[in-house]
Amino acid sequence: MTEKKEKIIQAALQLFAKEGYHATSTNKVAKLAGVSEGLIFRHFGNKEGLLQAILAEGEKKLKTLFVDIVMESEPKQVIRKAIEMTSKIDVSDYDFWKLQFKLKWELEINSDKKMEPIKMALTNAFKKLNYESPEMEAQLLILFVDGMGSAVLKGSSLNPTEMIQFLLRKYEL
Amino acid sequence: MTEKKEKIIQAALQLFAKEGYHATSTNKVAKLAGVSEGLIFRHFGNKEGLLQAILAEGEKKLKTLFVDIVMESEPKQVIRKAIEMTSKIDVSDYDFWKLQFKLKWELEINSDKKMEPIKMALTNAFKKLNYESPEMEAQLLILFVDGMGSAVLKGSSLNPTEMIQFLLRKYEL
DNA sequence: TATTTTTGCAAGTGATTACTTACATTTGTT
DNA sequence: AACAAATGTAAGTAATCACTTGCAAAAATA
Repeated sequence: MTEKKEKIIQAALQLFAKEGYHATSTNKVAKLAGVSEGLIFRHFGNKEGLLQAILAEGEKKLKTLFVDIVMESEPKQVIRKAIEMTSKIDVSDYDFWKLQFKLKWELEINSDKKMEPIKMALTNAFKKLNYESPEMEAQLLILFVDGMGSAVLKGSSLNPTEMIQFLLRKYEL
Repeated sequence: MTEKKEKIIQAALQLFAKEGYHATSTNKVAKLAGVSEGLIFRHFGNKEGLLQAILAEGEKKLKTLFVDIVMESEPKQVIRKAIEMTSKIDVSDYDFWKLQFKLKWELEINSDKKMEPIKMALTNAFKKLNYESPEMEAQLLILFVDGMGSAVLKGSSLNPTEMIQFLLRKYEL
């Protein structure tokens, strides 16, 4: 990965996350990255290739965030870690996560599949704790995690730490 | 409101909801509506004016959906109605609601203000029922309702009726 | 060192963008 | 009927879009 290629990815991530994919022109990306526009197409083929490169880079971030939850065997810890997930995302990765949420709506990219391992881990955890409807409990908690992430990244008025504390009490953790 | 003006709004709503605001050209809107492109600008000034017209039309839908909850005096009924809100949205209004969720991310339109009356009603309801943290409870429930709506409109695998039943049991309704 | 491959840029390309202009037709008003 | 205002269209506009081409410099390979 050359220095300029990296610059392009950084600039594109920043702009895609801020303005959206369609609202960001390759011209703008090139200018912010300080390279010629042609270089984008040399490295990534087309605009969508650039997006895919960013998404591929980010898959690692997703996995490091998930592996900690999925590998946990203690059911109460699984639930706790899922609830606290939002507060674990690094501020320097905000652009990446914002892009993820944006693309869910702008390009209708389904995130159900990505969340599947978390849903499984949570379902098992609730099962072990003898909850009546473990699957529903898992789905509801995912709804919460997704909503929290959404709120934080959008700069909503919601206080995430307060909300996390509140939910931990609710689940008696 | 002339017939052709109405046609433009319908076509734009359909396309904005499906492809997004930036990905939809005024040319496409005119073609789907069966009018000349110039008529869009005669009626709405510019592309953003067209969007605002759609949003203004939709404000009524928001209010009719909210008034039923806010006017309710029985606290348990307030909570029940909030939970059931998602199932109350008409299938013919899907495009409108999808556009609302899309714009939250594509144009960073804040929906916090719009939800404020519901939050107030729910906070009061939880207060009357002697919940420990009525405000947090209200915020959490809004997170769920928002997440449910989001899931339904995105065509997620989540089963909304099942989830509603589950939530009603959770809140002992 | 000679040759190939990769990286880079400047200056293009046609297509599409939001929007305008000039002019015709319909509708409402007196 | 006479006039004005509103509604409509066809054919433009400059700017911007994603992307290509031709060529030079740098880096890797031999």
